[in-house]
Amino acid sequence: METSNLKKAGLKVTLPRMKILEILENSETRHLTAEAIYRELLDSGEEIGLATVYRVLTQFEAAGLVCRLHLEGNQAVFELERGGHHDHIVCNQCGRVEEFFDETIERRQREVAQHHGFAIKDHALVLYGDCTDNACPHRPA
Amino acid sequence: METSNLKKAGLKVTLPRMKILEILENSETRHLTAEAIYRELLDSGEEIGLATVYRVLTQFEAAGLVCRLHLEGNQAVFELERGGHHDHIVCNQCGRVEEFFDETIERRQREVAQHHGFAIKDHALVLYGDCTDNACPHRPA
DNA sequence: GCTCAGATGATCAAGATTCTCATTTCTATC
DNA sequence: GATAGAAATGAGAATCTTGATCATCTGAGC
Repeated sequence: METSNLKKAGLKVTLPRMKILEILENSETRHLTAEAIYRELLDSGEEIGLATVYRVLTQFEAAGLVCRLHLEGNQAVFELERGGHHDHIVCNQCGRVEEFFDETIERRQREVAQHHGFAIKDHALVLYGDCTDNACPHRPA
Repeated sequence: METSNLKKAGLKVTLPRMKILEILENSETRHLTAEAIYRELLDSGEEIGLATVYRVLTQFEAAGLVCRLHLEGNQAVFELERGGHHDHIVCNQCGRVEEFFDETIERRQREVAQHHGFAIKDHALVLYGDCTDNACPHRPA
């Protein structure tokens, strides 16, 4: 199970790390702030400090276990790295986050970067809009 | 000159606002943090507070005179709005910022959003890479 | 020049994240 | 298992960016 991921990343297997990994794995939304993870830990009776949550998430990011996203707002959100790269669409109204991957966009990005003399290493793409999902509490009537 | 922009935006023409606009217009880099603008003001002998810089930049943004960008790092950067929308490429090594616009990417974004049931309103796209510009102090030898 | 709404500056405050350091917990070893 | 050493943790302080407060000042119209 997931302890192997920790070991592979050169991280000692500790209770806080396992609990945080567990929360990331079982979360509905898949995109959690450090604060949200901290609250879930408290709710489940764990005595884990907020500083540890930030520390562990930063280590997980360095180890490639999670991605850190900067959506609008001042808090970063973290998501478990589950294979492929993808970008995000965020609903301005309800905050729901969806993932997508588009090969055309990826390719054009590489081409554009090359044109400008850049060796592209990474990119951040977030679309913002109003979702028309029935679940969105703010959808137009 | 630029005082007309201020008036058009419903903002009183004051010394701090004119000085800040001037710095944005004359800057080499075109992408400045609030802190950087503040330092330039101090260097040129103006007694303008940091709070005013933030306040004025926020007003300029609301008036459409400047754009606020969240690149990597925790400080927002501001750039003068000079007509068209564009996205950015940032050099991981020297921090240089270049602008680009690609209609293919823009179009695919709208299509992808539509597929997911979103009415797209805005987007943030930043490419990160290593620039091969001769001016980049970190370019490979 | 005078008045007053609006703007400014100094300071304080808030929110997110990191740092410090004493204490605790893993892991390897006996 | 017990133990030692290294690494991890927790609590709170610290930092950094940005926004809020409020008394004072300034610009636009008369």
